[in-house]
Order: sequence, then structure tokens, then C-alpha cells
Amino acid sequence: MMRVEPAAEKPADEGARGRFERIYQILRTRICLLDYEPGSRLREEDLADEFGVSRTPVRRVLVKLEAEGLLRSMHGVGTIVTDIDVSELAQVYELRVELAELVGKLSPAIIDEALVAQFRDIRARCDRLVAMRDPRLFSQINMEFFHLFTTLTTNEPLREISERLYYQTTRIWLKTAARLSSFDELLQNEFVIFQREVADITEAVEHGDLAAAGHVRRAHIAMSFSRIRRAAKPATIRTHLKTQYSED
Amino acid sequence: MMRVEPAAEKPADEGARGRFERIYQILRTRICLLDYEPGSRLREEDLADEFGVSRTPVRRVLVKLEAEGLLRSMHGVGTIVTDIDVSELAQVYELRVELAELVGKLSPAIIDEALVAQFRDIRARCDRLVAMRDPRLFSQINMEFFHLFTTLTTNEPLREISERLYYQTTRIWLKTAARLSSFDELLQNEFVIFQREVADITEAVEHGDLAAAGHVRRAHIAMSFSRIRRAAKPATIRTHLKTQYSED
DNA sequence: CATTCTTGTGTTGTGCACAACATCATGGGA
DNA sequence: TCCCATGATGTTGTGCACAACACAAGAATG
Repeated sequence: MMRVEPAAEKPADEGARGRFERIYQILRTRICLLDYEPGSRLREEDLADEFGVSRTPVRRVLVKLEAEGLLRSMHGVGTIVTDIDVSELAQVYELRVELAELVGKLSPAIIDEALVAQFRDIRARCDRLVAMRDPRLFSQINMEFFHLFTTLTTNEPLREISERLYYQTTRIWLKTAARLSSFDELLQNEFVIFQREVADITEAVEHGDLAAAGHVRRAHIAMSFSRIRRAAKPATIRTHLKTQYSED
Repeated sequence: MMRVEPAAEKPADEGARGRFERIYQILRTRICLLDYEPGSRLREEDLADEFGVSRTPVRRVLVKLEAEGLLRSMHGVGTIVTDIDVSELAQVYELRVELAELVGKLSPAIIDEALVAQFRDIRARCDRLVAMRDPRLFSQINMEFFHLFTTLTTNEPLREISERLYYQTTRIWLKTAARLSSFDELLQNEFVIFQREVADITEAVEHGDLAAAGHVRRAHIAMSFSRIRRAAKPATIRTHLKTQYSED
């Protein structure tokens, strides 16, 4: 069975909407961090028990996750985490590349000291974490940086869509990367490149040049995908690697 | 009370998924054709009665529509059709313009005779309908043409997103336009312009120039919004116009 | 008369029992 | 030995009763 960290604190004063949002965020994070691997099955009743509710509110969350393409429920079969092939992944990347550039072009946000400070903070933490080679840590800070990047535009639909596509791709990226025999070196390489990306974009933001930030981001997304695709060409699989993620 | 056309035929052999999809499509169409006006309230039980099911499957559809930004459910209050202001509308248009161009650039579909025939068919029907000045008819053929246009790309995520943004904007466009005192002339004008757009894009497709089709579409979306905004400037409201849509 | 509390009404949210469905194992027949 | 039917089992989907909640009208109070 899969192992995930427990649901942690549960605020007692949350309403129906808060509870919905909490469960939704948790499940989405688990899917994207491969706590639930693509193709694995989720049981509504298990989730209901874990969160201390009945199946009804859980189903509501699952419907939303299905609408976002992260899950697929089938009557009488189960709810499985979606898996996509490389051609679909290529399409999503193709689109993400364009949207990244648009973040720097459409409805720019006002850049104040607080925003710059956030970028500097992530940059500093990234510099500290680069030596740790922890894929989970990499995914988390990558996710955090992504959210910060999208705040560069005030175009809310653009942010929503970018977010959705991001969550669809990162887990597949991580899954593909984790299968490579050269995973350790690849991860280290990716971490260094990501460090440079954060540095470049932070400086672009400091100069108030959002278009530059968008172009840097665009280039890095495109290169990241082409690196993965090139590395995956020989299709050298290393089995039992998933022990890195679940201690069973 | 609002008047909507009855739910028509109900296939007896449809499974759970088919029923879900059917109800979803019907409700989305009603929202976008202003059968349900922005701000109006929907009752789960009414919908359940109409479709001959209980509230449970209806709620599932409502959750999906809420995830797409078309509805908003509030505990103890009701589920209301969302309404957005012009600034939000501007953001969505800003994005739709870019996506339209991308449809002509990313993962082009192969253009066969069947596809060209579909464009010619819509073009012919558009030529016939231009004189009728029926806003509902205009919306329907506009919607149909939109779907055809998105088939020019095989990039599935791009099609999904374009569709979602389209459904968010058309109803607001129609609502805004319908409030103008110059609505009749505006509609006639829009219909003629749309006719030209269909003609231009059809010819671009006939020549296999998808990039051109994308540029034409982009230009028309942008101009359409700027016309609406310009016309709405004086903010001349004509009340009781909604009688055009509900015969009460 | 103004203000605040209470209560009534209507809505969405939740829990639970059961139906519908898919899958697999099992056994009987050719 | 193979094939198909049939039942057992486990899952999601549905219906329904009730809880939680928001809002408005009216009563009680200053």
C-alpha cells in the first residue's frame, strides 16, 4: 500500500468551503508529488475515513480533480490517477512555453519591495538546498517558485490556466525523470539549472523587466522538456527506484 | 420565472457518464445563451425534477460548472450564475486573443476535404442567416463556428482552454450587447462582420494557411471586444429589453 | 421610534443505505 | 483442454432524510 504523510492539523472552525478547499489542496499536492503514482487507484471510503468525513464531500473534491484532468472515475472500477504519454506531455509543454511568455506580457503586476523580497527569499533558499539532492524538496520549491512567478501578472485567467497545466505536467516530468538510470546526476543538473533560472528571473524582477522574466522562464521550460526527452531516448529503466518515495 | 425549452429526448440506454455529460451540456448551453441570466439563482431540486433524477447527480454537474467559473454555490443561499465586470472580461479577452493565434501555430491538424466542407457549410448557412437578426441564432452559429475553428489544432489542452474561456465570455458579451440602446444595429453589424470572418477563415483553411486563419481570428476577437467596449462607453441602458429572450 | 434578538423559512452540505456496474474466479459443458 | 456462463466481490453512482447555514421578518426591549 502507498504511504503518505498524515493529514496534519484540522482547524475546527472551518466551514464547508474551507474543508473542501483543504482536502482539495492536499490531494492535488499528493498527486503532483507522486505520493499517488499515475495509474494507482484511490478509494473514496479510505479518503473519507482519513479526513473524518463521509464519502459525499470527498466525491465533490474528486469531481473537481477529474475536471482538471488529474483523476478519472469509472463506475464499478475505481478512481485512478491519470497517466499521459509523451506526445500529450509535449502538447502541454508546447502550450506552457507560450503561456510563460504571456505572463511577462499581459497585465503586469506592480512590483513592490515585498514582491522582490519574496523572490530574493526563494533564491536564497534555493542556493542553500541545491546540495541536498532531494527530489521531493526540489519539486516543492519548484512548485513554490512557480506560484510566485505567476503573481507577475494580474491576469487571473492566465494564472489559473498556467497553474492547471503546471500541475498536470510536473508529476509526469518527475515520474519520467525518476525512471532514468541517470536520475541522480540529472536531478543535480536540474537543480543547478533551476538555481540559475531563479537567479535570472529574480534579477529581471529587480529591474522591473517582466518581459525578460517571461522570456527566461519560457526558455527554461522549453529546455527542461527537451532535456528530459533527450535523456529518455535510450529508455533505460531503473526498477525499484520508487523506494525513494515510499519506504515500504 | 425564467423560461427555458424543455430537456427534449432522453435516451433510455445512457449510463451514468452519459447522463452526466448530457445534463452538463444542457446547463452550460443555457448559461451561455442567457436562458439563465448572470446573477440568477438555480435550485438543485428544480433541476433534479426536470431531469428526472435526484439532487445527487445534479450536484455533480454543478460542481464541475463551478470549477469552470460559470456558477457559484453558497451554503444556505443558493447557486447563482456568475457575473463578471468589464475589467475581468478584458482580461479574458486579452488571453483569448493570444490563444486564437496559437491555434494557428501549434500542432496544426491535417486539413482534409471533410474539414474544408464543414467550413464551407457553416459559411453557407451564415450567409443565409445574416438577414434574420436573431441574437439567439447568432450565438448558436457563433458557438458552432468556434468549435470548428478549434479543430484546426490537435493540441488538446489548447482546445480545452480555448473552449472554457469562450464559454465564459460569450454570455457576458451577449448580455452587455443586449443592454445597449443600439442593440439592433449593433447585432446586424456584428453579424455582417462575423460573416466576413467566416469567409476569410474558410478561405485561409482552403489554402491550408492555418497561421493566417489564426491571425484573422485573433484580429476579429480583439476588434469585437473593442467595439463592444466603445459602444458601451455612453452606458445607455435600455430597460425591459430582456423580453427579447423570455416571452413573459 | 430605533435597535437588537429571536424565530421561521428556504437553501446547500452531509451521512448513510442501497442500486448499478465491472471484474475476476469458479465450475460446468463441449 | 478450451470456452462460456454464472455468481461473488468490490467499487462508484443514486436517492433520501437530516444537519448546517444564511437571510429576512417580526417581536421584545431600550
